[in-house]
Amino acid sequence: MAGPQRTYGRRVLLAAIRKNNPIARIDLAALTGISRATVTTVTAQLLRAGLIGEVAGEGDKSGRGRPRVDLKIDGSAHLVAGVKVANRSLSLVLIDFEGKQLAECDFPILDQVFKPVALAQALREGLTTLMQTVGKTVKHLSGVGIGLPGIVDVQRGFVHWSPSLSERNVHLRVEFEQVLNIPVFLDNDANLVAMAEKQFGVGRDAKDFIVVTIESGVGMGIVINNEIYRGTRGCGAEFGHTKVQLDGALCRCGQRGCLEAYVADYALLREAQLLGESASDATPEQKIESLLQKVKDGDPVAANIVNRAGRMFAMGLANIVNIFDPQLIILAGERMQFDHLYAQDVLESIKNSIVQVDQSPPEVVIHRWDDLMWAKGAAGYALEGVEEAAVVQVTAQNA
Amino acid sequence: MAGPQRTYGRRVLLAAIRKNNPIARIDLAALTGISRATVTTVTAQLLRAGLIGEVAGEGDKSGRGRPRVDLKIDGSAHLVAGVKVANRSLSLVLIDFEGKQLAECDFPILDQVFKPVALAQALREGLTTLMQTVGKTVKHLSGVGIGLPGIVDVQRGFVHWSPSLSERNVHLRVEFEQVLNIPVFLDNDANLVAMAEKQFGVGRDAKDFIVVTIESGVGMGIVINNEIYRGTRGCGAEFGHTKVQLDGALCRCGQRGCLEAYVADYALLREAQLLGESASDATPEQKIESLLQKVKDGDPVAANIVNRAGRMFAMGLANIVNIFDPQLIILAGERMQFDHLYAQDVLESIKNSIVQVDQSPPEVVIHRWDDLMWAKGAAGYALEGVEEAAVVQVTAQNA
DNA sequence: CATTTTTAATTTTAAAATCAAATTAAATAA
DNA sequence: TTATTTAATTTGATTTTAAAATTAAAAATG
Repeated sequence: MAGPQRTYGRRVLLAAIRKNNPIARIDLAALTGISRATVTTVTAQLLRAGLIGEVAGEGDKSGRGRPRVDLKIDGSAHLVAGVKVANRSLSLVLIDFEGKQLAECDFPILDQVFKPVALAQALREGLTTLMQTVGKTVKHLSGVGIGLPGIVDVQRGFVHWSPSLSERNVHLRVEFEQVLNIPVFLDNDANLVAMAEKQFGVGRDAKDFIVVTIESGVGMGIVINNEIYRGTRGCGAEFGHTKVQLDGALCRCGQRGCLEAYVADYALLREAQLLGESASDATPEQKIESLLQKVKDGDPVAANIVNRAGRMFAMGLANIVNIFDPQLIILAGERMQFDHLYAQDVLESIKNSIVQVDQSPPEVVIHRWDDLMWAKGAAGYALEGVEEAAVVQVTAQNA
Repeated sequence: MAGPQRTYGRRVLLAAIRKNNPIARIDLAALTGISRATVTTVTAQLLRAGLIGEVAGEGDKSGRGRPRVDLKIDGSAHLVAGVKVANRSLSLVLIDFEGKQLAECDFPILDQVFKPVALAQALREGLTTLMQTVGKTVKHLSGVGIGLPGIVDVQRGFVHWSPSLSERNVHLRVEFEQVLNIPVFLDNDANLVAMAEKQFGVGRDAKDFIVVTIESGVGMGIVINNEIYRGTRGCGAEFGHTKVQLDGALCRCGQRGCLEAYVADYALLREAQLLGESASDATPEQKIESLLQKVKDGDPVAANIVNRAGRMFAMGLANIVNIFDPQLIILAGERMQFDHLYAQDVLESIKNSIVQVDQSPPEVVIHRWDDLMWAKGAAGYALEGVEEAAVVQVTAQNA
């Protein structure tokens, strides 16, 4: 077996190029501590393999001397797709080896619960359509990342349970790979946003950070040491079900006092009913809107409802800070519906609940994104796997 | 510069021997994926350097064939000391390279707040006494680990602030090394218990786990991927100041609703006052004892006080589980005073507050230890540093 | 008891990875 | 044009690693 040291240089250098894309050889040497000689040798192999390319007359232009030649990831080296399996739709995205988005599409799905083979079939159709938009086929993909809700054993590609599947304990990766004939990378969807932020978003420069997402539930992703932290049972960090009140409000999980039971849409609406907010023909979104409007209009009861949600959210977030002490917290979400939780005074009040030290509190960044972020995260996850396979291949070729 | 790959084999093999102490070469090869040839070469170097030794006729005795020769860490290779700087005392422990405890001692200290140089001086005296018990001197130490309360930048050996120091922002490692003339490894004391559990305790076989300690405050240590997770600001995981109640009980940190404000001794006593528990000549320990006795005697108010503490503790712990999903939680402590928090029904109630999945909840282990555990953790921390230095030295010698 | 078999460890031999130093390449400055 | 500067490559080891062959040490066998 080739130990990790066999691929060490190639792995490190390719990663460094990706991270600092583009970068000259001499800077790579300085950055990684690998000698310039080795950088030349290894980058030559990566060039030959088509994973990277040279950027012509760019570079520092600092003055005299031989000008540095920047190296960059060659996007055309691989195509990678990402899929988010959601309740009512499949969203797909296609990226190149550089991470650039090439295509996207979205399918409504009829069945909410699939047999594994049927889901694989639906995926195959979706991917085919996706690839058609760039005039290619599924065969041209080097990998697909697939995120789905539930409890996923990422290592084994095994799904203990998923609301999207009619069966439990499925070796889903194997099933998918048999139908798709390309490498499949499965993950729990809770980790996709963290992956997207790590690779394409605000988390690119942070080694440790936390992403909190508010959709209908409250989710969390943890990145420690540049890696997604998955916990032991692989069901993702359940920030939404941390308890903020002993024997508190009833949550849809059946327990009491969950953060979600105070900040989710259904939680707000439950209380808003007391305001006579029960026009049953309105959608939940409209009802929330109406509630927030009342706050703006100065309704004290509405304000009370919304304020408590904000304070509970701040408290939950402060707990995360007290436990993790991360350098960065990303509040990510696509809807504007939870703006009240991201309000300045809510964020301010976090500071009053974290342990005070001389140093500044963690940076809190609000990052709004389109609904493709999930799929991009899945693609990014697959990209990591494809890159690893490429490095191993280059090693084998030069041996 | 020697890249990390230079020391890779030696580092991995020495670590594998330590972890599986003792182990035969062929098992090392299987375990690490390094070839048997390399294992022979590297272990020969480690043997020559005196870091490991061969165990004679031990081993598998499985039957025929050349019998395997077990390798084990040679304890006599290095001596390492650990010190815990506490409020009223310095506790010291001496371990060998195998981690075996050779000596211990404990000094009361007069000043609670030291000038850096004075603390170094006190340390020197303590270490001298410690070494005398085994007929050696401080010179024979290969390193000292020192844990002290406060905010420590472990990388730089820099103390932002410590209750034990009269000055802020001290390069304490440098100060200590000047006085002691041996390598010094500084850490925040909150991490010492985690380190002790990882190296000598219940956490030896777990890659990710969490240690909760209850002393007068509530502390936490986090181990992820076999490493202590320190957060960005290095003040340790502040589990005791996670909030369990919005605008709740006043904590000595000045904030409201901290877990500590419900479970610490002062929190219980604050409420116990209502029971006429104000015999001012009793020590806090005695008062707590009296309170717990009342619970046993069936006093409903006392039971109410203690029960709430237990439920709050369970809630805080469940939050940790919901966020981290660790495989193991170690409840560590030396005093019996907090037995009510470790009671079976408290631990049971954790299960009712964590997200239910098919898989079993994390194992919760109660680990009681003597008061030297802190110092042993410090020593273990230094041992890691000493081992690393030894590996680098062996690499240099064989170059 | 000598021989064979089995398993562990080492030696041999070769290949792969890496680096320091020397060299070459490509630009500007004088 | 020549010197200078900086980047990249080539050269010539050194080091790390592993596959295959060999040696070592035991039990099993006849």
